[in-house]
Amino acid sequence: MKIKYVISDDCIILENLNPDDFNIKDTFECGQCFRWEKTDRQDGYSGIAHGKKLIVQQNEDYITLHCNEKDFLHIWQYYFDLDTDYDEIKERLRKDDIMNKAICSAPGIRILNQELFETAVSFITSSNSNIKRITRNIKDLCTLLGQPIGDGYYAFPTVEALSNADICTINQCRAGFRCDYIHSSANMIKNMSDSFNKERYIEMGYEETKKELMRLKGVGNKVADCIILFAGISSSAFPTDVWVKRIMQNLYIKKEVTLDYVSKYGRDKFGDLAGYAQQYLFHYARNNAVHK
DNA sequence: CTCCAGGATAAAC
DNA sequence: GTTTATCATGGA
Repeated sequence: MKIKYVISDDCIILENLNPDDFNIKDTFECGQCFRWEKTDRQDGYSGIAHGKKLIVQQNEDYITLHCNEKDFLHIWQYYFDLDTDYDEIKERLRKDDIMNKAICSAPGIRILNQELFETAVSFITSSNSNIKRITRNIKDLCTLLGQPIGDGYYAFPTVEALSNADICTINQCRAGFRCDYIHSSANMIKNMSDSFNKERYIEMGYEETKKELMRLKGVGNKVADCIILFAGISSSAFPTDVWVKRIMQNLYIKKEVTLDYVSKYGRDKFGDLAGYAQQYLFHYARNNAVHK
């Protein structure tokens, strides 16, 4: 389905779009991003990307983006993955009964195309943590070292800001041992100069990109897959954490296996749609109390 | 009090 | 190459 938009006063309206096509709550709260929070008004979220604040509201059959057309075309259209046909993706994934149920639990999830550096730092911060705490750590990091953009909002810190920062300052985001990872990775990325680049990684493909990302401090198998998927480098990544491992073991593999096994299994089974499948399964597992 | 959280790392085997 | 203890913090 092609998403239509119209320009209104100070906003863009995504028309004929119900929550089964794009559910902002499920999209913002499924653990792929950490910079969106509910506004005081109902069904609204505010968030920051590319140094811009945006307010999004969802109604029965349309979504309102409070931005001008220029920012919509340059930033948000790509950010919200609006040119990707999710009907086709879901159709292709519904082939088995398990995926069908997983998709039905959150059909309106979209995978955001987030900024590369922010995604890398965010998922370095995620290791052995939980979504609520990661969100708090990232918010504190932005307040400490990000550019203020008005109304108490802050842009995500630049590579320079994080690499030049004193480790004591970074520690104030309370991410614990991960603060050292953030600092060293920011330094490594600064030294990589232009080669830490999304377009280059898209060109390089999954395997090579993953190898390179895993040289960063705090980036192992799972975090690398998250960066590749959630920064929009490749949808063939299948980030495998404890939740995905549990649900894959219970519903598909039917025995206890290793994380590496599940990761490869998912990539083989779902191919270029592995990343989408993973998100539906992750949401399904977390909301249906999949036992260990 | 202990256990665990969208894991990664270095050290030991 | 494959296991294991450790890492900082906060919530249950």
